[in-house]
Amino acid sequence: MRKSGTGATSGEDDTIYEAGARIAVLLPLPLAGPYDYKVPDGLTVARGDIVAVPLGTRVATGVVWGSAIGDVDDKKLRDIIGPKDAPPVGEPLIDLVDWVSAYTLYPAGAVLRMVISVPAALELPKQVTLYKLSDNQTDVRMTPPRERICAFLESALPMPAADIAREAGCGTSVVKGLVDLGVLAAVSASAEPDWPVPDPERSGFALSDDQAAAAQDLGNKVGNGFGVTLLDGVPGSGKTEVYFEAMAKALAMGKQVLVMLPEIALGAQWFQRFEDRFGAPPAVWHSELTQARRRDTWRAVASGKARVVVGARSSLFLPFPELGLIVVDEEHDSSFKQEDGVMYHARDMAVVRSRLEDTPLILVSATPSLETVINVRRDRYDEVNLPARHGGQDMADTHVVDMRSAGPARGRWLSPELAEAMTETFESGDQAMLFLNRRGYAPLTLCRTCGHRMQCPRCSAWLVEHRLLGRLQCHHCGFATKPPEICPSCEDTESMVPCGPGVERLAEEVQLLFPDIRTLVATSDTVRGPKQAAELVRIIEDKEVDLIIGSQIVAKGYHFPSLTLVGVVDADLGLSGGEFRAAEKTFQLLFQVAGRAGRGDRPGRVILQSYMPEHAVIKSMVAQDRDAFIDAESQARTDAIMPPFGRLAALIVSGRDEALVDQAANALGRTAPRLDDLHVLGPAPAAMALLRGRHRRRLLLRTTRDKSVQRIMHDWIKRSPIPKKVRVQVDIDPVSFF
DNA sequence: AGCACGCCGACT
DNA sequence: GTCGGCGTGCTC
Repeated sequence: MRKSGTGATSGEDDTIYEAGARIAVLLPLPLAGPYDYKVPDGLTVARGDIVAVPLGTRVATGVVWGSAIGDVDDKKLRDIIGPKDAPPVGEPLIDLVDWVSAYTLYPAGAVLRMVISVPAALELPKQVTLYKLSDNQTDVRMTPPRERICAFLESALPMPAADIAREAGCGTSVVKGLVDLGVLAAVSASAEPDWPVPDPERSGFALSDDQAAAAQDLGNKVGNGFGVTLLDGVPGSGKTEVYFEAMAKALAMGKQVLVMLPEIALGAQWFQRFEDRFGAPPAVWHSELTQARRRDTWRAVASGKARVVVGARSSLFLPFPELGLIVVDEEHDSSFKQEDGVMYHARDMAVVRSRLEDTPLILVSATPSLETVINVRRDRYDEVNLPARHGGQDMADTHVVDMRSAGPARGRWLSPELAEAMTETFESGDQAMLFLNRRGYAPLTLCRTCGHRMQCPRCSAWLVEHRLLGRLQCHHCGFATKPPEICPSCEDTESMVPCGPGVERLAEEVQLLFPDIRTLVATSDTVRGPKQAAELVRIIEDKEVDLIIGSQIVAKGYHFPSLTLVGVVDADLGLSGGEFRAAEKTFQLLFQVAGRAGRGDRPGRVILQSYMPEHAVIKSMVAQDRDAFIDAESQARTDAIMPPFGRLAALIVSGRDEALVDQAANALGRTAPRLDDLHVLGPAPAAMALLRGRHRRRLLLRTTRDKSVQRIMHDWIKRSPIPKKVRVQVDIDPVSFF
C-alpha cells in the first residue's frame, strides 16, 4: 500500500481516483517521470490500472501511478481516455519499476516499457462466434446432415461453425440454416487459448536421500515469505529435479512460478524434464517469440492462466498476479545482465522482486557467482547443498597439458596428449567433446606481406572467417564481407592467411587426425533455436556422432551418458583482457564444461590445454577445489576493493562524432567526483571503442560499499554539460567492459 | 518512443 | 513555385 503523507487516509482511499481527481500516469517512454492527467466524469480508476491517455496528437498507454505530482499548469492537464482491457499492474510490480529505476538511474518509464512490452496484449481479444444447441428447441424438418450436427452438439462444447461442419461432414451452410431456424444459438467468446495446467501432484522423479532432503529444505521456504536460498551442487547432482519439488509446492498452494534461465532457446532437456514431472509444458518467454505468442503469453500470465513461466531475463517484468516462487537457474551466468536499454542484472532484480512479492527466491548453480557465495557467507542467503552426483559419481579426473612444453606443432591446436586420449576414447566406443569458445574458422585474417589485419569498419573488432559461409564476419554488429583475393592494403596476391583456431578449423585438424570418426560442430551458427537444440541432443544421445566440437552453447547443463572425455582446446582464452571477472568467468565456464564428462556410469576425464598451468584458475580446476578458487578470488577482490567488496559504476559516452565524444568524456573526467575511498578511471576507449559506427569512451568509478553510487553518479552527470549528439549511459554494477 | 515543426535541395 | 529529407524538441 502506498504511504500517504497526509496521514488520515487509510486502506484503499488513497489509491482510488474518482471523477475530477488529478492523477499521475506513468507512460512506457523515457520521460523524466509520470505525466499528470484528470479523471473525467463517469470514470473511476485505481493505482495500477492500465489506461489510454492522450499524448500530443496520439493515444498512449500508461499506468496510473498515484496522485498528480502537481507541478504542471492546470490548463495543460487533459482527461484520461479510459481503461485498457487488461488486469491492473500489481503493487509489487509497480514498486519494482520504481526500485529498478532508482537503482539503475534509468527513467521509470523506460523500466515500465519492459512491463508493458506487448501493446496488443492490452486490447480486447478477438471475439469468435461459437454455436451450441438452442435452449428452446423448435420443431424443424430433420435431414441427415442436420441430425449429425444436433447429435454431435449434444455432447460437445460450443464451437465455431467451420468446426461443427467438419465434424458433421457437411458444409457450413447447413449450420447457418439451423441457426436461422433457431435450432442452434450463437454465443460470443474471446479467442484466447486455454493454457495447459502443470500438475504438482504427479509422481515426481525418484530422488536420492540427499536430494529428497534438499527438496524438503527448499520446499519449507515456499509459503513462508521472502528469503533467498542458494541451491548449490556439481553438474549432474540433480539440482533441477530438486527445485522442481519446491515449484510443485508453490503450485499446490495455488501460486504462480517463474523460472529464469540464461539461454532459453537451448533448454531442450529442461523442457522434457519439466513435462515429465508436471505433465504439461510451461509457458515460455524470450525475445524470439512471435508477436501473437507474446500477446497470448502476457495475457495468460496477467490473468493467472499460465501457472509456470520459464523465461530469459525479461520475464522478470511479467505481470504475475499470484507469484509464489522465483527460481534463477545458472544464476552465475552473465547473460542475466542486460547490456542495452535499461542496464539491469536480472538475478539481482529478482531478489528485489521476491522481496516486494514477499516470496522465496532460489538461486541455482554449480558454480555460484562470488556475489552469491559472499551473501551466503554473510548469512544474508541460505544455502542448500547437493554434495555428490546422483549415483555417487565423482567429478571427472582433470589433467592439464602445458602447451609451452607439450603443445602441438605450429598451425595445429591439439596436443599429442589430448589426441592420444581421443584415440583411447573412440576405441572404447565412447564419445568425446572438444570445447573451443571461438566460432568460425579463424578469429583473425592477416596479410603475410604487409601485416594488414581484416577489421570491421564499424567496430573495433577483427573479422572472423566463416569458411562454411565463405565470409568474413563481425561478431559484434553482423557486418559481413567476402574474403579478399588480394590484400586490401598492399594488394599482394595470395598473402592473406588465417590466424588462430575456430571450431571449423579444429574440425579440419580432427578430420586429418581421425578420418573415420563422425564429428558434429555445435555453435550458435549451427544450432539455431530450440528445435535444432533438441535435435542436437538427440543426435548425441543416440550416438550418431563420436565427437562434438562446440563453443559456449555445449557448456550448459546437458546430460550425455556416453560422453567420457572433454578436451578444452584453449583453457586460457577468457583469462586475458583485463576484465576483473575474467578469472571467475573462466573458472565457471571450465567447471561447467568439465561437468559434461562422465555423467553416465563410466568415469570421465577432462584435459585442459593451457599456456599458464600455474594460474589459480587452472590449478583449482586440476585440484577440483572450488573453495580454494573462491578464497583466492575473494582475497584478490578484497585487496582491489572490487565487487562484491567494493562498488563499481560506469559511464559510457558514445556518439558518431569522435571529437565530440572525446570532448564530452574529457569534461566528465574533469568533473569526476572527488571523495575519500573513491577512484575514477578514464576516460578510456571502451573495449569496443567503435561499435556499430558509434565511438565509445568509458569512465569507471570504484568505491566502497558504504557509498551511494546512484547519488554520486546522478550528481556527476548533472554538473557536466553534454552535447545533444552525445549519449551518456550509466551502468551500475557493470559486468563487462565493452 | 512517436510525431510535428522547420529549414534546405530536386521535382512538376 | 511545391515535395520531402531527417535534425530538434515536446508530449501532462
